[in-house]
Amino acid sequence: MNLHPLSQAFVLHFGEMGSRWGINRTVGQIYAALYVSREALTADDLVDRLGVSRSNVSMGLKELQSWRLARLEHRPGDRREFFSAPEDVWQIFKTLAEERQRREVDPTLSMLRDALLETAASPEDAYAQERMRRMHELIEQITDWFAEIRKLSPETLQSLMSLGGKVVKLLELKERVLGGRRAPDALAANERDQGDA
Amino acid sequence: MNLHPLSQAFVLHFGEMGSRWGINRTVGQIYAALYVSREALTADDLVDRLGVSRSNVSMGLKELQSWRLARLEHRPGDRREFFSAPEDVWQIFKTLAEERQRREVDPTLSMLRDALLETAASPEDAYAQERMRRMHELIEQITDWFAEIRKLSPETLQSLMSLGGKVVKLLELKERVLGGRRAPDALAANERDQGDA
DNA sequence: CCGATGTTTCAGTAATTTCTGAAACTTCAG
DNA sequence: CTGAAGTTTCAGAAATTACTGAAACATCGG
Repeated sequence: MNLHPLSQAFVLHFGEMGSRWGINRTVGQIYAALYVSREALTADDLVDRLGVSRSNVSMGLKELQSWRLARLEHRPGDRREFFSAPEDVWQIFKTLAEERQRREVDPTLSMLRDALLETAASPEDAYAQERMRRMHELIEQITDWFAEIRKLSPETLQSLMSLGGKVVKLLELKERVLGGRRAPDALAANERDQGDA
Repeated sequence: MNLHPLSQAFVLHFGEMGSRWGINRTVGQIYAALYVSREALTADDLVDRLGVSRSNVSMGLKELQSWRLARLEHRPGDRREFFSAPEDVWQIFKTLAEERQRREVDPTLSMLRDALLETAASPEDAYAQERMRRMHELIEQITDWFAEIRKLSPETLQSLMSLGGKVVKLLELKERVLGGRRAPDALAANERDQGDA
């Protein structure tokens, strides 16, 4: 491994994290190396910096491209392929969320829907189905919401986030101004365990 | 594997998902089996249902307990240990988020902070540091917000979620009512790429 | 078309992770 | 104390996943 010492810890850490996330070590390291590099890098640069084989880098780059976390660029007059990581950290976050949604959440929802269509043949089955229904409901709600959130501009998102838990106040405000036309109990319920944060 | 057919697909699916998430197959299956079971189960029940070795189940249950996703119960007059998954799906979601935060996000933030304290010895290092600063900022913002969100009661959370992207309207409302004391540009910026969803 | 430069594929090997069965340990009733 | 019922540990086997080097493939300038 042949990296500036400051980046080395970062790259190694991402390698470890990769392992934990079902992404392999090398892929994590390649991503990290691209992320901290000012210039786009060639596969050979990565071989040099990470000390892994050329073919391993090639596979890793392919994987990262499928996640849209590495971009291929060409330079005029140079036949080599250069790779870089997207700049905008918010964009990276959104991309990751979208890909995980597509690869993991959607298939899970689909499996759950199939199970819910079956006819329960016993009380045990009925219970299992009820549990699956709850899980389906939760996942669907969270992911729908996330999809909405992802559409917001980074600026809007930021003002929403810096609002933090105070968003509750905003919900109360809404109730007051618009006359509580929807789900008024929700806010009352909140008072119980929220207090005046 | 000796499961009601309706649960079988669910359990197998969770096994697969487990693999992708760095949790092992058996652990995923054990969790799924507990989740859909009306009764708490003994380790031997799980051996029977999943068709894996007793010791494997024992390890898996230990792992799940460390994630607070399986609870140990005792029944009076029975020396065996019974295991069950928490009922409340929201609670499960929060628990998972908390544990991942503790095990993965916190160490990452700490690594980033350390790197940011180093003195950059070259322009490359300075650039790497700047990138790390951005990542640190993003992660911190998201996790702080998440921590706030987790504090809300399920009811409040639900009314917030069913609001979806319309939360933007609420932010606008706030600006109007309170006189736009904070970050008024954020909302204007949003109009550009949001339209009137 | 040729050779130079660069990329991808893939079969075999290495490393890691998961799983098992046997043994050790624990707890309790009699 | 003894043995029955239950649980945990752990060394090695099995399975999976990651990595490599060599060969095949692709693209381009001349």
